[in-house]
Amino acid sequence: MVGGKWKPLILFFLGDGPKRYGALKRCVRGVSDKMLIQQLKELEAHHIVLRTDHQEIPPRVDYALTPFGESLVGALRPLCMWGEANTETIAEALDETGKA
Amino acid sequence: MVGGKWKPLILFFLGDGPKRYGALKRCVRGVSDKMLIQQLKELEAHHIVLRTDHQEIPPRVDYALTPFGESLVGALRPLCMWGEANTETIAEALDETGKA
DNA sequence: ACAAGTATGCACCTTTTGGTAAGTAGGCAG
DNA sequence: CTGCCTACTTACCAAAAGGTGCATACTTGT
Repeated sequence: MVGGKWKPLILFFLGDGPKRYGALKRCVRGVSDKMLIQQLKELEAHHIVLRTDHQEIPPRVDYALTPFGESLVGALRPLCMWGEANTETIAEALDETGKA
Repeated sequence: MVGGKWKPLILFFLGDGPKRYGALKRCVRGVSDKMLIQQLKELEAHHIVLRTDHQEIPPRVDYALTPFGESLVGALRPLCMWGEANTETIAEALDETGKA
């Protein structure tokens, strides 16, 4: 449910508050429209995020975590912290394989 | 580094002690030889597991977590517990998409 | 002699994932 | 009237992940 290249990032940024599509896209650098929407649809289908379409023009859509989603993000946080605490070791490890 | 279908499982089982290849294969049900070895090689290259080949015949090889690997497993544990605590909700969520 | 078990390698193929580029709708500034 | 803004869709393509099956070298049980 949280696999793939973008879902963890999306979840991370939604972790500190609801965001609209454009804002999310600016947070998750490098993501394409297709990927962002695709991942959001999956997260929505899994009841992890809630999509709110304010029937407006120009279009305006908000994405927020559901309670279920928040519990997931909570469970993910230690892993995130581990990543931050080990960026160097991780970079080294990945280098050796990626370049050799 | 922990992505993919099998790495989390392998890490989980190595979490409670070193295991030899065959034992690991029996734990991680459904994994094929190719996948298991492939994933183990990657984990080894990333210094997450330690491979010990006791030059014996018949072949005998042990796999154990390195300290780095153990810290990773620790960071992964909350996610694992989240999974166990929400099996039902997760199953439902996956059903809706998987079958519809 | 033959089957079974050990850890691993290799070729081939399918499925999944990620990425690029274009196009949709309606309103608003020029 | 033109072009740009929003969120989103579509078609197409490349890369990675996963899976199946066969092969290796050597030993032990039958």
